Amino acid sequence: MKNKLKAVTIILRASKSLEKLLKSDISSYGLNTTEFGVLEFLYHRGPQPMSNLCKKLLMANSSMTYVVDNLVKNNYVDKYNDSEDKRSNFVALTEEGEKYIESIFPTHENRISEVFSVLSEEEQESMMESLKKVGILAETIATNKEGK
Amino acid sequence: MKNKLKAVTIILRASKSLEKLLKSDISSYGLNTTEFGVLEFLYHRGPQPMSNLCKKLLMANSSMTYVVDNLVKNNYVDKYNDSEDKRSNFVALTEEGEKYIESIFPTHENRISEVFSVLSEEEQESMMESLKKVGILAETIATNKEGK
DNA sequence: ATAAAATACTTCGAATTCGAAGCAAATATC
DNA sequence: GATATTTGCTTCGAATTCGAAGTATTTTAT
Repeated sequence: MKNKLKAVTIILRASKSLEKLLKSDISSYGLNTTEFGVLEFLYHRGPQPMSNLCKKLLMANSSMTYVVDNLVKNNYVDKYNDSEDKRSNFVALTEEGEKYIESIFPTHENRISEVFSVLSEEEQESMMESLKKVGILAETIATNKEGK
Repeated sequence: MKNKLKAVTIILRASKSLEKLLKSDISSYGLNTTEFGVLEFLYHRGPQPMSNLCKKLLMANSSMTYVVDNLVKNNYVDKYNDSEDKRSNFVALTEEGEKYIESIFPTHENRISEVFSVLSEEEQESMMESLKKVGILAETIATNKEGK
């Protein structure tokens, strides 16, 4: 039992350290993690409606508005109406934004991947499996408990 | 390589879900996670100087001031000068605070431990080991990179 | 066709957390 | 023993994120 609460703190701390690493890497490009997340998602998946960005990047739409509007100001993305559904906005990389994320991403990937060099393939696999299970259960319990 | 960035998101998401669960449980007692963390730490380790709370709970001391001052307002803890070192404040549970955390903790422990029921002992052990390694390396890289 | 409900997004205000700057006390250095 | 540095904490302002409420538009139900 004690063991399990310890496991919780280990997960939280590893995640915190990882976030710190991400932040330190990403801030070296002059972005914050959410901005980077959006750029990367658009880079790999193409233009997206706001609603989908929120869903996939797990952010409240009020937060997404803020983040995307900043990216628009910096000329990394465009935001335009969906002609099909006038309620909906699409977000897409500008040329500048695309060049930028393209120039950044490989370095980023290398730097981050480095932390898994301490694990064998099997260790990594099994860790991912376990974490998925725990994460899903936690999410389920957490959202059911609120009972909205 | 792709695999590794995926591993990152799995860690971050599991941790996010876990935090959500903690929050939802803890808020049912009328506390937030940091307040709970402080009360729990004092409960298990006895009175502590502010500086140690910061260190162990990984919080900036400005944040700790805020959290502890709120707990003082709610009469869960006392804050008093260390007679040995007049710069230092000690924080300790009040009787009320002790009764409170005592009444809460077992339930909390049960609820949270539940999420690990999906893992065998070995799975849990190996997950903890792997996460520790990754976490430590991430922390090291992150803090060296800043090069303070 | 009209009213009601749902969806997409924005705006606003609150919560949480942090870093930077500041003050006071203690310790080290000359 | 005076000065400089370190340590412990507080205050302040900024960043990030969220939920609630509001607007506009579309979809659904009557």
